[in-house]
Formats: sequence, C-alpha cells, structure tokens
Amino acid sequence: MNDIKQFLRSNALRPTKQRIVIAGYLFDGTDKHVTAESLSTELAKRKHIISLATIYNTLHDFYENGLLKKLTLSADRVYFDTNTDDHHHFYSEKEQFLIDINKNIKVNGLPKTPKNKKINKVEVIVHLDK
Amino acid sequence: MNDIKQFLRSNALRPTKQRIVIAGYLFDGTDKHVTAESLSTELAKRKHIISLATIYNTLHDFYENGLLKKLTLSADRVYFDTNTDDHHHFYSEKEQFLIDINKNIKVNGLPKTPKNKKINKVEVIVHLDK
DNA sequence: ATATCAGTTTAGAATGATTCTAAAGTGTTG
DNA sequence: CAACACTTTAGAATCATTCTAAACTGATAT
Repeated sequence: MNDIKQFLRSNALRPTKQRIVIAGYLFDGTDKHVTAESLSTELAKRKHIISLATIYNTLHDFYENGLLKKLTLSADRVYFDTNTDDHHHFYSEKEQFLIDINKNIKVNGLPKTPKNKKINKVEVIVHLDK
Repeated sequence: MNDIKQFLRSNALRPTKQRIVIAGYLFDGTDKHVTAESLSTELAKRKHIISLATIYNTLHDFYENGLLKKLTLSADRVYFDTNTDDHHHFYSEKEQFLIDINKNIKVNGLPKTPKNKKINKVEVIVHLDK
C-alpha cells in the first residue's frame, strides 16, 4: 500500500484513492492485458467502483509514464499490457485470445529504414485462427 | 471497364456502378492503402460521389472476397491494403505514414503455437518515430 | 423487351469506444 | 489548516463504423 503510493509518486503521479486501487490491481506481479471496460469490470467485482472516465485517464497516465504498453490489435478497442518489456503477442480476434511471446524473437531481412525516420519498435503479432 | 466487370463477376460481386468505380480506382495497378474516409475523398476529387455506407459495404465486400487486406495499425481507423501478397509495414502513427515492406522478412524464434490454435498469419509492424 | 426478384445503395439513425467539459472533490505544500 | 493545483466524475460530445428500411438496379426468365 505504501509501496504503491511510493511507486506512483516516483512516477510523478499523485497517489489518489483511484490510482492506488488501479495500480494495486494492475501491478500485482502477474502480467495482465486489459481494456478500459475489462478493467472496470474487474475492479467492480472487487467492489471498487471507479468512473470510466477516470479509468481512461488513469490508463493513459500510466501509459504516458511508461508503466503500461498500448496494443493496437483490433480496431474496436485498445488493450494495455502491464508487461512493458520488449515482447510480442499471439492474438485471436475471434476468441479475444491474447498471450505474450516473451521468447527472444528475431526479425531478419528488414529493408533499410525510410529516410529521416527512426525505428521506434518492431512489433510481431501472430494472428491465430481465421 | 469490361475487364473490371469481369473481375467483379469472377469474384461473385455484381458489377454495380459504384463497385466499378471503386474497383477501378483501387485496382489500377498501383498498390494503395485506404481508409473509408480517404477513399471517399479520392473518389470525390474524381467527381464520383458514393455514399459512405456504400464505401464501407464495398470495402468489406472486397475484403471478404480476398481482394483487400485489412490492417489494424491504429485504434481509430481501419486501413485496407490493395497489396494482398504476404507482406509487412513501416508505420508512423504520428505522420500517418504507411509503406509496404515487400522484402522477404523472416521471423525466427517463435515459440510453439498455443494448443488447438492455428497460425493465420505473422504480421510485422515496424513503428517509426515516437 | 419486360416483369420479377434478389442483391445493392443510401440517408439518416444508432452504436459504442473514447474524449471532453466544467463543476465538485482531494492531495500537497507552506 | 488555507490555498491551489491536480483529480475525479457525470453526462454530453465526438467520430468511425454499422444498422435500418425504403428506394433502386442488375440478372434471369418469360
């Protein structure tokens, strides 16, 4: 609890009740993939009612501070990933199935980067089913 | 023109005025990345006013028939790609910059596919800037 | 040719995730 | 504990996309 407060403070985030609850859930040691909606549902199960606006705000605050990764897998919702290490994903749109690939993947044969651009990250999505 | 009609018919799509115009634009020989909005704008420039609903319908019809690929790069719009070969992309969200990587890319070190799942495709997105 | 009908197009409404607004609430600092 | 900047929130607004259901049109049979 005080750990969480310190954790938030050390990321320039004021430790409000809501952020403490959300951080407590998200950063409990197990990697998680959440959407605003799924997070809201999970917190509600735990009797923590936090407005959706705050959930969106908080996810973005955490994201801006590098505490979460943002995943764009489907056009109709944004996933946030608590695993901020460089990694990739298996993804099944049909089944909402999403798991990390932590194993070291190498992408070979990339052409040279377009002029005046810099590579931010190389993302590999392994689409399943269909 | 008759080519386009045949092309549509051979894909089980009735060659309507609108589909002929859209196919004529999309499949003119140069690879294109479009969104419903950008397609609508391009056609309007050419004095072809087609309702957005039809543009959405047509893009999906073409997609369902394998004439287009769907790209999920950003959460706020869907891109369709006239290049249906297996390929990858450079992408800059900030600049709406999107180009094909046709070169043969190899992804090594993938872990084994989750039980009872099948790989549909391996997608590599090289994110630029940030 | 023409009637017929399934497949299409369309305007406008509806949807749904996300963002915005602006008013009320709350950490933090002195 | 005063004062203020930062947060939270309900509800409205936004925006891409989908839906609805009425009008339209390509294909087929006569």
